[in-house]
Amino acid sequence: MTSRQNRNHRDRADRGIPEATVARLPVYLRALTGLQERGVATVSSEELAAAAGVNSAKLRKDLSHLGSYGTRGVGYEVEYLVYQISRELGLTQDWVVAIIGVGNLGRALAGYGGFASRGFRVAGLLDADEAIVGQEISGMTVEHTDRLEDVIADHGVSIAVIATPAAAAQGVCDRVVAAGVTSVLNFAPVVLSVPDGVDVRKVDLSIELQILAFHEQRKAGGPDDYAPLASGDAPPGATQYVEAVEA
Amino acid sequence: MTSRQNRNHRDRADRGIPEATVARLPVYLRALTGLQERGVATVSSEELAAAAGVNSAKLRKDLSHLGSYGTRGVGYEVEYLVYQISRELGLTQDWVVAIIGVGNLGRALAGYGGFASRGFRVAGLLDADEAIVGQEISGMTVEHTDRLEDVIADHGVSIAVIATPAAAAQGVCDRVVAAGVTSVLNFAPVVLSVPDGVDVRKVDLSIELQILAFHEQRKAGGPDDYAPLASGDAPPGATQYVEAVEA
DNA sequence: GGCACTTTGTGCGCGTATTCACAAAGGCTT
DNA sequence: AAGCCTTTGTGAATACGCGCACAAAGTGCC
Repeated sequence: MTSRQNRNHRDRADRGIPEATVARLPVYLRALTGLQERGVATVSSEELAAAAGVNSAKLRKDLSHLGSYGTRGVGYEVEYLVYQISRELGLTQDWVVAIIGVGNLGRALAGYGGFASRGFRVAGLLDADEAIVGQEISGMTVEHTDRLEDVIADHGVSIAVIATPAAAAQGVCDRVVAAGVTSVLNFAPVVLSVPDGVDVRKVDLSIELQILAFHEQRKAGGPDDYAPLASGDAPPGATQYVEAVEA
Repeated sequence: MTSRQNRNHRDRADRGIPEATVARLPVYLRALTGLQERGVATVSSEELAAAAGVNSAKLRKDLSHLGSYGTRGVGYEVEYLVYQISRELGLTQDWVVAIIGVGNLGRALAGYGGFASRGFRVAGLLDADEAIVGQEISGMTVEHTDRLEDVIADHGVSIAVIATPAAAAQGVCDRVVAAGVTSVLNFAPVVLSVPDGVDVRKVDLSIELQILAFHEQRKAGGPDDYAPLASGDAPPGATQYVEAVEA
């Protein structure tokens, strides 16, 4: 089985940065650029941690993985830190992105400013729907997915963003991987199966809502409110799933 | 400090389900409904785990938190499991959602089928832009954010989806929280500060791309490629990787 | 130059998550 | 009914992440 949605990237004992830290670096970076725009030159771990919504010890430990870029008694130089984090994340180079699937979501992604501002260049919009192909969106012309391999090769696409319907996602994924892409950002509500060496990150709107609903249910009725599975609780399929008792 | 983006919900030693498990339940649920549609009646932990992209032992342990709903030697009854997970997640009741910010992303969210299909009803679309207010989107008329409190009260909104520009997000968040909403799904690229008891989940497209870029860089150049901060490596001072301004 | 103050970097303990591996449990065949 | 085969549920070991608390290091005042 080749599916590895959640690969641990730190198998090697090299100077690997913990995955949890990597996930927070972009948050720090955003907070730092905000400070930079306001002309702040140095910042303490306490201040930056507050801006990023994390514990200050965690922030310091995270930054320590990049090397020692702070000055005791003073704090961190904002500009320097911005540079170091950008470099670590690979944002000092440009990344070429293709968006496959130009429905509502794909359109929103194509117009999303947060991409371009961080060194991500959208080099292609592709869709299988003839009615959409040829449309001009955010200054780009939508191409047919038949040309997927060409677009990837011609522009040197290294990251594919999949925003197709669920049914088409795995097929598209297989094709982009075959074309050499090793990083995929998946918005389709399916678990993609990819070979080793390919990274998939998933963004799933509906899952986030379901997690919120779980906690909301907890809050609403208290820990014991759990619709106690009364008789009117109509389980699916007529089968009475009553007396769900747990240890 | 009130910011608690990452609250641990299991402070109480009650029958709490681990957060990591909660986050996976929606994935299992999706895989199960897929099986259900294909007429599969029972499924083993091995099969379901493969479909969900996780380890089978983890799946079994996750499900064990809901109680013991499997049959040794056979597996799990799909329909039964769908019901139990749905109930646990609170999907057997309807959740009323309001979307604030009807730009590209808000529009995509309004039209996203994955909401309605899981018991999430979008009861309001709101925007501060007069040019957008009044537009009909996905069968709903966009209202002005001035009416935010009214919409929340009138429809009994319990989950707010914030899809505004970054600068407006905290203000909107404060208002929905003041109006009684305790669950927020945030798409704006800012860290929201909320009082205790309010849950915030964040979806950030640009962060996901940055994480991919980090790993892509690793793969591309090997572990030692790190542009070793050579002389031409633009030390802080000549800032060019700045700009920002998202959403 | 010395001293008091600030802030970083990190050792350590704790709780959580993941995975293995196996005994217990149920079904099916003969 | 007995025995074999499959699959669950979970104890135990390991890995990981978090946050406290403090020593080390640097600044700036006097």
